Amino acid sequence: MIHRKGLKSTPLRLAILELLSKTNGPITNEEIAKNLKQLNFDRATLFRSLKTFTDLDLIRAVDLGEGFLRYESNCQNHHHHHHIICTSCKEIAVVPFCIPEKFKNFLIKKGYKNISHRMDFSGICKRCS
Amino acid sequence: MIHRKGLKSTPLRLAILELLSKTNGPITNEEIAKNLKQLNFDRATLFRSLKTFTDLDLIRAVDLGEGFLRYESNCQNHHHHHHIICTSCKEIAVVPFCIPEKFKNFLIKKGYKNISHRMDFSGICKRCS
DNA sequence: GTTTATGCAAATGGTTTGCACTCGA
DNA sequence: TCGAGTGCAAACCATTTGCATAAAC
Repeated sequence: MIHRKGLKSTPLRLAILELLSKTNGPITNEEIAKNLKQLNFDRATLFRSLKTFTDLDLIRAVDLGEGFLRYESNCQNHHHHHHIICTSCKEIAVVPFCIPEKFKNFLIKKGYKNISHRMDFSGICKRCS
Repeated sequence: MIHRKGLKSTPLRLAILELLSKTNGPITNEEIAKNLKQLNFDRATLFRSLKTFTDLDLIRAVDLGEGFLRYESNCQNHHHHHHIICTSCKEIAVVPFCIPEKFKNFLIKKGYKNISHRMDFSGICKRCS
């Protein structure tokens, strides 16, 4: 719920969250705008909403090195995970593994706190090769 | 050597490669420009050179999620590695591990070819915490 | 009635491009 | 000489910001 986070509920915000929750895979600002164009909102507002949601961990920003961010739901059943993107058709799939615990432990021993990581893959998918 | 790759040798290009090879850690376009400002070159040329070198694997582009790329040498003794950046002081350190082989193997079995990966860490370093 | 969200337009910042000129081989 | 490299200025593109208005609570 949006109010839980101290945000006001607006048609656009609800629509963004609903779209993301029913979409599988991270989508771009552009794709969101296209999908919700009937709401006639300004692009700046979309950026602001996505930023707000990201900061509050309602959604997650995904950087696959494309030069722009993608966004995906961060709710209940959508837990931490990583992606692989096909360099040819740009299809994105979830990857079923995460970095080994020992990596993080190593960094903790080195004195790092609040460690987070990013990991993503790219390659040519089965269909494209 | 630059000629090996079919490139012409120019003062700027030589200076960029020399700077990168004697710098430890990935540096930004900006830092390179500042360091070589006595050569009085145009920023577009620097971008072009960095792109050219990256495409030819003479140097490597490093994306640490800062909103811009960094570049580092990719020669002989500088082999594939990953980084951790301190979210406070932005200091960057090399991380002495890479993803497990089985990750790549899994993706190969899924039909992916030419797989590459990116992995980086962030956290608060010892000194900052 | 306040506070927060939005629209609009302009600015930002990293990066790219077109084109004429220059220089390395 | 001739093609590759460069400078300059303008374009690009994702994103951000200032400010006045509008909507949520």
